Amino acid sequence: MAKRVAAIVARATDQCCPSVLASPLDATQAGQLASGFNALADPVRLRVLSILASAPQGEVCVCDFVKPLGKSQPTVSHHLKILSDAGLVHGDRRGKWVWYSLDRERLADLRTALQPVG
Amino acid sequence: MAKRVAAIVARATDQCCPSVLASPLDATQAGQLASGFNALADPVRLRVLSILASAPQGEVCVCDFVKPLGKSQPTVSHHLKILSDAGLVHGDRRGKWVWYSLDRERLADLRTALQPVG
DNA sequence: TCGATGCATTGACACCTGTCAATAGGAGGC
DNA sequence: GCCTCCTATTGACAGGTGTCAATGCATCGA
Repeated sequence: MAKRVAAIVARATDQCCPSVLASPLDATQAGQLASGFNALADPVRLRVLSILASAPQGEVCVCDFVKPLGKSQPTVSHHLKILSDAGLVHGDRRGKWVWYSLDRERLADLRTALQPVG
Repeated sequence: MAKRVAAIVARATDQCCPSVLASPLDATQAGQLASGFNALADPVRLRVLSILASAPQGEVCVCDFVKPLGKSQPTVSHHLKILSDAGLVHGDRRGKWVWYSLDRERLADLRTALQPVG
């Protein structure tokens, strides 16, 4: 719950992402970035992102993750929620299905945070 | 212990880093990348990296992390070990002090893994 | 309305992780 | 040798995390 709020706050306040390499981060900036990288710090979640990135239509419904990932449906749902809270994916309900898509901007933000400066 | 071995294996085998966005990752590739991002998934460790990046000589000794980070010396040592196992920093003992420096190539590898393709 | 389907949530479990106090190890100075 | 300083390791603890079975919720079709 607090995590979810933190994610929203992070998304709202980072006017494009402090860089790790530019100047010493304060605790707040470091916490925001860390929560972003934390979403990437799991093999299942990285595979979710890579599957989304390779999807022809850019969208994948939850049921189509279960078999490729080899995880139970609740576990897949759990990881999708973490990615969603981090702003890396978005879910769109259409009828019985929920289609997830990648937020490439948010991913680029994290990449930028590792960019050399000067 | 297994973590340490995994880190070494990861460093030895990734001939520059599969991309998350290029094609669906298999479990092994995802695991290697995830352990890398896991090292970045902590505010204290991100601040360590940012302090190193901003250090005039590119080196900082352990004792000089303790006060800025506001963590105990064992905790700082713990985080430096995790970063070191991930190949992101290197320690060099000179007399009583151990000087840590940033491995910018390894950091660039992780950044590349988030790079859009095509 | 009822049953079936897809997804999310809950509860429970084992495991991992960040933290510090206490201690050990290593290097230099006396 | 001994003492002091810097760093690493150990032990212990609270809290977090990944996983699945069971359950709840929403939607669609009959």
